[in-house]
Amino acid sequence: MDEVFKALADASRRSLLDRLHARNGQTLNELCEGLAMTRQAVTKHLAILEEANLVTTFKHGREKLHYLNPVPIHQIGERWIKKFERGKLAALGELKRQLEKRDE
Amino acid sequence: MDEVFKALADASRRSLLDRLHARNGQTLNELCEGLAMTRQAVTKHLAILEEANLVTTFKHGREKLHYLNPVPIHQIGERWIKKFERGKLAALGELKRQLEKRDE
DNA sequence: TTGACATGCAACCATTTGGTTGCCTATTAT
DNA sequence: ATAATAGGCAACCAAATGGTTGCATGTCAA
Repeated sequence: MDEVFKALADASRRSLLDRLHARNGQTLNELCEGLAMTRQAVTKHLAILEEANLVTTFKHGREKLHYLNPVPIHQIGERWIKKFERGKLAALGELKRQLEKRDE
Repeated sequence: MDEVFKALADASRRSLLDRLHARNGQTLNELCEGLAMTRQAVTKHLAILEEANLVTTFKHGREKLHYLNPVPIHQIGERWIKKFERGKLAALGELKRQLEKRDE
């Protein structure tokens, strides 16, 4: 779980996921196109995404194809975000109450 | 948005949010209790959470009270996680197809 | 078979991060 | 008034991060 959060903490990596979400199964070179980064930097980002299981790769000849794995993102939603969804209104209420108290 | 992801990338900070989720409005010292960290380290983490608007604070005498702001977490769910929810099944299908192709 | 192409590996670098220690300030309680 | 309590500030440090360059390897096409 920690690896997933860490992987998602970088805007470049999130944009790589966006690109794969737009078109799945891209090669490394395709994913590099238009990015202000060297291929090696992208490789490192993809390795981190792969480590976090957000991306799975397959070798096809000399190409490496990258596929999005949506499961960890889904789990963050289920196991983490939803926990804070419960009690959200209560928390907002307490916040509002404190803001009003401040103005007394 | 980037600040929120970055803030959530650290396990200590997520556990601070957990603690506030369990009991809202705690002081700095309360939040420090039982943590294997100096008070100053916790202060820094809370500053990052505050910067990302995940926590809002109020001064009450010499104490600083910390309140959870659930809005940014909710937004990550709405604006980010849900985007990948759409197309999740398609992505899983492609993944499965590639895994099977590999065994040919 | 040889050159071009796709990717991998490793060393290196600057900056950021997560933590520390030491000291200062402000508020409360005795 | 003064001591104890709650928190703030700043300098410092080691390790992690995000990036680079240079070179090596594996695969495809002419």
